[in-house]
Amino acid sequence: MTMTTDDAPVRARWLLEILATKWTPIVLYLLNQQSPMRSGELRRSVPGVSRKVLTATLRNLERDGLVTRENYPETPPRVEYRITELGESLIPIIFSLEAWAEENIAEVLARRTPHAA
Amino acid sequence: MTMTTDDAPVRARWLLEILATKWTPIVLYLLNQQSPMRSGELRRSVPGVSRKVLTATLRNLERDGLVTRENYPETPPRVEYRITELGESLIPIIFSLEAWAEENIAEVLARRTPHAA
DNA sequence: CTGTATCCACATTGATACTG
DNA sequence: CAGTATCAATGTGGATACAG
Repeated sequence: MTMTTDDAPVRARWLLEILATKWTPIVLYLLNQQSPMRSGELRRSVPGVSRKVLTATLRNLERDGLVTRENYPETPPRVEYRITELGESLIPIIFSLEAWAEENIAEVLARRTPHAA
Repeated sequence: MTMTTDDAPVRARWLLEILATKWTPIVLYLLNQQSPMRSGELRRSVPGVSRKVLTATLRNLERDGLVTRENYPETPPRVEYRITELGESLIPIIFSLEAWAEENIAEVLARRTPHAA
C-alpha cells in the first residue's frame, strides 16, 4: 500500500503494514524469546507456515532491520536468525495488541456471530 | 485469515486483522475526535477513499461494535456514525503504533532504500 | 446524500516439487 | 538443511456508473 497524506493516524499505518504480514508478530515473538534460532527450528515453531512464506517473512524483517540473518555455508547448511534492538522495540507493542485482543475479542466475535438460535 | 493455534502472539493477530484494514485507523481516529460524523463528512476527511471502500470499512467497524450507525430516513438521507467505547479503547493503541512509526520509520525506510550512490 | 453493483488490479498466502 | 520456482486461490482496494 502507499501512503498518501502525512496526518497523525496515517503514520500508524506504516507500522501496521509491517506487523500485518501474517506471521511477523509470531516470528518476532519467538526470536525475542530465543535468539538465535535456525530456519527449521523457526518453521517447526510456527505451525502451518510454509517454507516459502516463512522465508519471505524473514526477508522482510531482515530488510527492515528487525532481524539479522547469519549464513554458515557448512554441510549441511546452517542459517541463524536473531532479533535486533529495533525488533525488540516492537515486542511491547505486540503485547499491547495481544492484551487488547485477550480482553475484548470475545465481545467482537460474539457480535460477528449471528446470534445463534 | 483464520487463526490456527492459541498461543500468545497469535492473539495479537486478531486485533491486527481489524486494524490492518487500510482506512480503519484513520476512521477511528476521526470519529474519536468528532462524533457523530456524517458519511460524506467522513469521506471528505479521508482523502482518496472511495464510497465503496469507506462503506465497507464502516460496515466492518459496525459489525465489530467499534462504531455505531444511525440512519435518518429523511430527504435527503442522513447517516451518522459514532465511535463506541470499545472503539475508543483502540485509540491509545493507534497512538502507540504512531509513536513507534514516528520514531523508527525513518530508519526502516533508509534500510529499504538501496543506499543511493 | 448514501449506498450498491460490476469489473478489474494487485498483493499475500499456500501446495508442491525442485536446487545447492 | 535452507531456499526457490511455479501455479493457484483468495481477499482487499479501486474506478465507474447506477439506485433509493
